[in-house]
Amino acid sequence: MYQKRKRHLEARAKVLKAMAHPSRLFIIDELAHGERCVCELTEMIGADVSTISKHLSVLKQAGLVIDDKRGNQVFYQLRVPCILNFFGCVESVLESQAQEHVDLLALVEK
Amino acid sequence: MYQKRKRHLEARAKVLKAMAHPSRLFIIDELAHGERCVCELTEMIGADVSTISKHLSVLKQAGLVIDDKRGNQVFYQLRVPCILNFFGCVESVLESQAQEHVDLLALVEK
DNA sequence: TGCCTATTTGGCAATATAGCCAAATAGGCT
DNA sequence: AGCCTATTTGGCTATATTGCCAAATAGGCA
Repeated sequence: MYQKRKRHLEARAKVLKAMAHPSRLFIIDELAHGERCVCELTEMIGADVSTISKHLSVLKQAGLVIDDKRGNQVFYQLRVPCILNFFGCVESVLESQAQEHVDLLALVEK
Repeated sequence: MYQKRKRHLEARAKVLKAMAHPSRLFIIDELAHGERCVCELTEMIGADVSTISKHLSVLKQAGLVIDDKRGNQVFYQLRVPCILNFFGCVESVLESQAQEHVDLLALVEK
């Protein structure tokens, strides 16, 4: 039942895991507007370059971005724009949670 | 730039992280077909009940499922069906990766 | 009450992830 | 060649995640 699909589910999980980090989500969002080089992303996020480079490597391994070396810098771009559609759904999760939180608070205050 | 959105991106990341595990993806897929109790999911996945219970707790914390206790068992159901739409996109990532892999192999064989 | 089943929680060991620094690699320029 | 910038890689520590077992909790039923 599960064992049969395990391999496939692991592959799916890898893609999701690659997205499941605030810096990497930022990068995805940023790349949605166009390609960016490592130095630009590093500047925007404000972490060590090596950290950003590793995040980009995770995204690349997962098949979410592709890189293009030009001169001495490397530009990354989104390979699968459809992942952006997903964020709307994630937002609705967050919103309904927020709403529930408000409801709970209201309940407590009565 | 990033700091301003960090909180929000962390919230998004939490939802994605909750999905990013093969067993939890299986559960989501299964719940797409209707509610299931912990014992059913445990049976299907073949891990310890406590492990499944913790997976369900992760999904619940993330706002992805809701639980409903009836008698001495607890039924879980999907709270946000839109996440299912996302899998099509994840599949396309996997497929294009597979295709690239084939291309690379072909290249090596020449 | 006592027992059985279903589920959750605590705790532990193994493994994975994140982020930094330092060092290696690569391209451009003088 | 020598130097500078951009990027990646190795290595380390801190932290988080996973999965099991054992124990706690809760409901149903004799």
